[in-house]
Amino acid sequence: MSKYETTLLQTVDMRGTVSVQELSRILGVSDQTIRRVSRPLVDRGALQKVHGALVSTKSAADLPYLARMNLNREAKVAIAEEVVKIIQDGDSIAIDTGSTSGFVAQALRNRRELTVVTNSAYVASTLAMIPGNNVSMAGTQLRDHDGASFDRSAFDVIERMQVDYVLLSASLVDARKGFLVHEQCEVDIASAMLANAGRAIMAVDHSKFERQLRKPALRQPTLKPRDYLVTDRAPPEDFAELFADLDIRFP
Amino acid sequence: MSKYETTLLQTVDMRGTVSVQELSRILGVSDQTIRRVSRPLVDRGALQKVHGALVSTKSAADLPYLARMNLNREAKVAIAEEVVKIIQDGDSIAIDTGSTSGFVAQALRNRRELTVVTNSAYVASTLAMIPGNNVSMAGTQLRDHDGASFDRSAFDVIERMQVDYVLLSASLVDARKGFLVHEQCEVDIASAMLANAGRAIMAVDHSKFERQLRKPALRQPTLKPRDYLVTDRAPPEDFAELFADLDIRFP
DNA sequence: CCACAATTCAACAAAAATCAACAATCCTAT
DNA sequence: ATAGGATTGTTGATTTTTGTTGAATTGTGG
Repeated sequence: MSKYETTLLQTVDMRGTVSVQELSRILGVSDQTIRRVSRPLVDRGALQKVHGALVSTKSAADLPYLARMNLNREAKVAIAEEVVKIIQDGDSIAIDTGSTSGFVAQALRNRRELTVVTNSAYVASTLAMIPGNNVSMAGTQLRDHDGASFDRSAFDVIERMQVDYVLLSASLVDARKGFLVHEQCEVDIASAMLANAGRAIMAVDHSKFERQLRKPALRQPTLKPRDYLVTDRAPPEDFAELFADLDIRFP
Repeated sequence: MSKYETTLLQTVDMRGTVSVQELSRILGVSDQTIRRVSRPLVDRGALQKVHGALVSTKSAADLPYLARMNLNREAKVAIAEEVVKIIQDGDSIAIDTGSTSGFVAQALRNRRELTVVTNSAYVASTLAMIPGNNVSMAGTQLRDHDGASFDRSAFDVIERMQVDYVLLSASLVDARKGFLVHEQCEVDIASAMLANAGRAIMAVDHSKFERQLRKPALRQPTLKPRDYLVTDRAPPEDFAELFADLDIRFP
């Protein structure tokens, strides 16, 4: 393991995409060295390489939000459009944070008169722009890479609302343990939203089925029968039991 | 995957429709390259192409707030860049709502470790994406065309913060009456921000000097001596007295 | 409908980035 | 101190990307 590896990974992951030249300037070495050092990283999938630059592929959990929105873009767009089919004009919905939620917000611009409560500033600002919507931003202090809030006031707002649907997401799905995320605060927000919502819509793209657990992960609260699961590909066989009661939809 | 892909998608999605020429200027490459890079994106449906420009698949351009951001665009971008020169890494700033504020938020992405409080969900989400920033969203219920909040909790948050600068805007400027806006709630937020800030930065483009009062307009609180006024052209003669004490900047 | 301007496309030339091989340098264990 | 191994910078051939040119196409205003 090279002595530059950590700095390299940090820099690329932080910015999403950095040119080889700039990296060589930052690390004070030749560009050839950058290529050499990055090759093993690319091989083991920690980085992605394009002509002239390195692009982060790191576990989506800690990518800048905008970079994450470009990972699996097509899948997420497809899922978002499927989710929107469930929602009707005039419905109310709670939306959690996560890149898939961002795409759902985009797609929901085709619906009118929505009542929305969310702890994601991105979702809030996207949907508040639509004339006729009623959007509440839950929370004050924003997390510094995705603009989501998990503070006390977020719960106060969520607990005051009663909504038809809640849109949830997960960092990965395990056949035995269910839907998992990395942070306790995300579970807490999901619980609060679920407690005040009619049916839940869990949106996960297929990459979440294959991903391995590397960090310790926490369970999302269990879904009720007839809640929706929206995904872009049929999940593997061994998830059948976990999803038995859910209304599964895909494009 | 090209290294320009992410920026291209972001820019087009953000603005709804961008001309090939402008994209080439933004990315610093020839227009032929824009066409080349965008072709695969168009093929896979991430973008749409028309003669002379690229259009986002999820059209956003017709939304009121974003439409307003495209009015006098160059002037507002220039002003935003001038404002950013005043702000240093690590500073704290309160930002009100308004289209110019949106551009300042964009431009502030070059600053690090900012502490920000704002009642605009758009500004909040833009700046919260930057790793290292500390952003507070003031308010819960969002106004339905620009995503700004003016409710009680907004004031609570603003009044708790003490910041170096406050960025304010105005709908029009009158030589005798000063800086004017249309809604009382906007004045109230501005007052609250001013009360807890060091120096104020008033950002207005030149069109605000010429505009006539059509609706009854309300006065923004008066600025202190040595507060900044940032604008894109020297204001007409008759404003001299009004601006006498201000530190006037333009590009 | 025609002429004029703007945009696009294809093809080629120029520039930039990559790779492999080799020489210089650094580190470390004896 | 020094040999062996690893790391780094340099060079030149190769590949990829980019800019430019001119012809074809599309849009526009009489």
